[in-house]
Amino acid sequence: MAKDRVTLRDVAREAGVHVSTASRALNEETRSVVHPATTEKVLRIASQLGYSPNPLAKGLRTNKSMTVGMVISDIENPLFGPIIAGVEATMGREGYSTLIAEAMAHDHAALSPVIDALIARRVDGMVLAMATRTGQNAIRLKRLGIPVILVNRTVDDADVSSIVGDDEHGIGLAVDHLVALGHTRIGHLAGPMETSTAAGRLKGFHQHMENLGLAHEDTVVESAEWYQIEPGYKAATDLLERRPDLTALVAANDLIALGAYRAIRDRGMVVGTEVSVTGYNDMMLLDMIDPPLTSIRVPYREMGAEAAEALLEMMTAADGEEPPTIKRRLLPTLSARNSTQPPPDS
Amino acid sequence: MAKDRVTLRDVAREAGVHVSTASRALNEETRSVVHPATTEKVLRIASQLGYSPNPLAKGLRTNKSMTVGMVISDIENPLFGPIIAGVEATMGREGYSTLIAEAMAHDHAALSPVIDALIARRVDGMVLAMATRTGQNAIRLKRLGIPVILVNRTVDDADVSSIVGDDEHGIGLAVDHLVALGHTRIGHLAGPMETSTAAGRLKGFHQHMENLGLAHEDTVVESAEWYQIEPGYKAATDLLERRPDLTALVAANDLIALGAYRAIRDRGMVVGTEVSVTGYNDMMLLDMIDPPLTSIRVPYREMGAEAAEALLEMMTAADGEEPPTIKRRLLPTLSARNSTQPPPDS
DNA sequence: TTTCACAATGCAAACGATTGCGGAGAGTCG
DNA sequence: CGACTCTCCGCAATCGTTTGCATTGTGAAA
Repeated sequence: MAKDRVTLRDVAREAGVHVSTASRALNEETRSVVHPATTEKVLRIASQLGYSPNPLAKGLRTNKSMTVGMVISDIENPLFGPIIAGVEATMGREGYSTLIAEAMAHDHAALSPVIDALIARRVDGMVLAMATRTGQNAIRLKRLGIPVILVNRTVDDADVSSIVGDDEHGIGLAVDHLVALGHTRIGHLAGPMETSTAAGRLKGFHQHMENLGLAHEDTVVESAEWYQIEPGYKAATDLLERRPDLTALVAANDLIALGAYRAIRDRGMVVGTEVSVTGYNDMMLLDMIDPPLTSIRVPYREMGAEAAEALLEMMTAADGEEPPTIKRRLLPTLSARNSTQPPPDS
Repeated sequence: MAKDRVTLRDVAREAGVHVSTASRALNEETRSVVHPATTEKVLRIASQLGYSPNPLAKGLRTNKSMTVGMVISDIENPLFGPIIAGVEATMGREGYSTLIAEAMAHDHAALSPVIDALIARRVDGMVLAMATRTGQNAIRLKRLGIPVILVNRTVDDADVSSIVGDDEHGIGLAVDHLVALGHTRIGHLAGPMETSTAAGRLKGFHQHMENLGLAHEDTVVESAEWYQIEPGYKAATDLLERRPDLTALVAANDLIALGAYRAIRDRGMVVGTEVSVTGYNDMMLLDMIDPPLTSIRVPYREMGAEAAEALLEMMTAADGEEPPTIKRRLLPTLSARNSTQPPPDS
């Protein structure tokens, strides 16, 4: 609670003008109608008094809070740090503030109460970076006339805006890399199918294998129940049990890949030289583990920034009619490390 | 931008009462003065119309934005995820929203512009989780009458509130663990001295070594320039060059410890069996690297929650006089892994 | 019956900005 | 010199709440 802030009225009085004039002088767009000398004076007094407009008053009058909400599924996932940073940075540059909220992953309600809270806050827009149950929430927001953009994960049907990584392309990079090394019998450790990323990566896997003319029966893919080490271990164990002939595993995420490490070792084989593994996300410290995990790097910070740009575009357009639907996919890159090596000659 | 929200006036009209009565009925504290039947009616109509108060109007009138600012030094550091989550969760429970902002680490200005932006937003309080340059910003906020709490890092002199980990205790855990294993010649890879955490850990190291009656000449500590692998590598190289007799290194942070891994290997020695290493923070994936790094686990989520609690207390007290100064240190725990083993018998 | 207290509600002024509208003054043109 | 057009500025309403104060009505006390 600031002591006693200087208000527009103070500035106006000090400058000897009416508050409306002061307002117009301070505002970029209306400045043209006030005399340059007056403007100069008002600006000088304002900065001299340390005036800063009260956003609540402005928001009340203009019906824009200059605030966006950002809801994260599980904020502890290090992947979200860069996304948040990207959003916040470009939003801040445009004068918007970012309200953050965590939608607990274990909350089973389809409609998130934290989104309600954000709506009650009168946010001008919302960016959703949620693991699941994104769809209904997004449509509800759209219906309320609140521009919304999905980041990282998307929904297939409804035409809601989204910025995501190009999962098909990313998986393609992994497959190409393995094929270049000489692999032909490649398996896929998919992610949880309720996430769009898992679906995209699976689709990319099938597609790419087909393009290359490689066997891609359904028996070479096994789905992990969640993007974690333990489920990855289980899926890899099952897959290798069924298809012991595989020489390479493309995992839908780094942690699943690390689970696969354990499964491979359980079978008495060595990761890299005997069975190659690729991850996805290229998280920190991957180069320190043994063997260093080849992974797909996704430009998360840029993803956040792009999402913010898109949301800004939607928000400015929102005044008249339906905001546009913006979709973009960012291209990931390959970080090759020692977990991928030529297959053992058989 | 929501279509046309229902306002208090709508509720009042529908309920057949004056808006002031409706307001009082809706407000917990003033509810006592309005007739129960009226209250019931107003509440019913309100929920039926889907009324939710406009926080901007309320904030304008009451001069409280019900909003707190949170500024992070480098948001990409995975350590901050849990802290943010902790803050946001308990703030949300009390009806506060959390504005997040990143103070770029490379910004050399002593007074952060993002803090200015938050002040302009009229936040009711602020939690600072910054790497450095925290001091001036904190006292500036205090002078402005804005309650502020520091989290994770603190400043030594000024009496500003803070919630931090007990670094002395944490380092003590590491040292005790090593001594129990039989080590006596222990070195310390300190962090950048401009951070309070580095200072606290260094102090803890000296103190503990002294208590145990162990040699602790200054030659056994070397400071890394930053909490990263590369600086850690450099510091460890220098330290081992100077004191090749050391059998264990206590690092001020996990990444520094990982840098030490490389330095140790450069000297042709093996980490764990020949030179033990401990980290600090217990970040993810530490159990997957080779050898798994013994580390000190800090309850970061709880730290965020505690910070929020403290800030809430300060904010409620702020109405009358000086808000209280609250300081707490949370106790870390040890995660013992294979990077620490008995010293080689010499 | 008058008086008073008290409970319940209405009235209106804030809070700090934005903005449509109108008015004063100055300059231009016929 | 009058009419007109600009330019610049002030007036006042408004956004949606909260809240001190005035008002009404009702029952109890005198």
